[in-house]
Amino acid sequence: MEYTQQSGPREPDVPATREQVAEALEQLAFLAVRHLTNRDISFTAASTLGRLSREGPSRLTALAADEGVTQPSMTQLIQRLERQGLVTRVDDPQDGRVVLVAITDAGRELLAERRRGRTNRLAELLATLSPEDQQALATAVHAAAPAFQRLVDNAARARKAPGSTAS
Amino acid sequence: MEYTQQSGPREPDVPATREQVAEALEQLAFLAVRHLTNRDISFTAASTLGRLSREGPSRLTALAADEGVTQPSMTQLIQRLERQGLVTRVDDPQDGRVVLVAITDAGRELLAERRRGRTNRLAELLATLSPEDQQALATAVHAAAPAFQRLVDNAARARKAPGSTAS
DNA sequence: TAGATTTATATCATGCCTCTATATAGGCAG
DNA sequence: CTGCCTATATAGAGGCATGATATAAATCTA
Repeated sequence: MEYTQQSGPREPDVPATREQVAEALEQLAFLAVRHLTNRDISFTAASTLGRLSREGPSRLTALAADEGVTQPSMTQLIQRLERQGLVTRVDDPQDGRVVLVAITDAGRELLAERRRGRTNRLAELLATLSPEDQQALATAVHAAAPAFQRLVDNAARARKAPGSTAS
Repeated sequence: MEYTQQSGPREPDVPATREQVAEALEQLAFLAVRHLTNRDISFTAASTLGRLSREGPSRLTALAADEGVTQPSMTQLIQRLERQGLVTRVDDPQDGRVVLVAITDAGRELLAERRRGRTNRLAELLATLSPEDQQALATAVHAAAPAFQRLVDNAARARKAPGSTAS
């Protein structure tokens, strides 16, 4: 497929323009949202549970800030999660105002279950591809993994210190 | 190329396990929702607008089926979109029951704007990577593009004819 | 120490988005 | 005309987010 690179390096193996990368990542994102999403709990709920699982008991406001939602939203979310038995709330003896939120065993089990579900759906999807295509995808993922991991880390970091063109 | 599914291939160049591919897609979904999402309209709303843009005026029930939501949900969504001036509703002269939904110019502009926003944010994100990492991502995207496209197509098709392990 | 301020969380009202159950209305077959 | 099927709308409920505001504990300050 032809494509012009504007004053680009004349190397014949130039792989993809930034727009193509953006396009591919968008499609990938669409696929992920459309076919890999569980309907049981919301994205923020799952992300919060994952954070509590990784980082231990946390304050409501800290969770809200980390998840990028308002404090009232997090209060409501935690109330729902508590009702579902996925988290518990413990008063902080040091500070009477704060409430520490912790994930329960049921919460961890839900996370594991969701993970299994996604992996299974993905496996089904991959199974529809030819072995050559599967191989190509696996190779690409393997090659891109370190760079992609850094991209994700940078994205998380950019969230804490907002930059120039935040929408 | 021979390729055994389980009972692990002993080849030294095995590129990525299915778990690694799943992991990468999960992280990507997270990245996409967290950093590439506009807050203006919902995912279903944007997807519906995109469909109307690509495929022209459609019936409510067809939209609902394609987007995987119930008909009442789509009715409400279209009502909201109409209130925002992003779609119009036209009665079908052939069949007094049906309503044809069409995207407006404002709707198309919103889609374009959202796309610009995502591409810009993604470009900012990519710019945080080293040239080597950018190259690695671009190469991987280029290599995986055809296989990935087929994966996306199969996923869309699988939605219409639900298979065995639907969650 | 008393009063003001800040901090952590909760509550309220509102709107989006989805669901299930049901209603309305047009098309069609007998 | 009667009855059924189809396309859309409405009602009621709950999840999920918001901004505005209330409450209570901690902390600063005069």
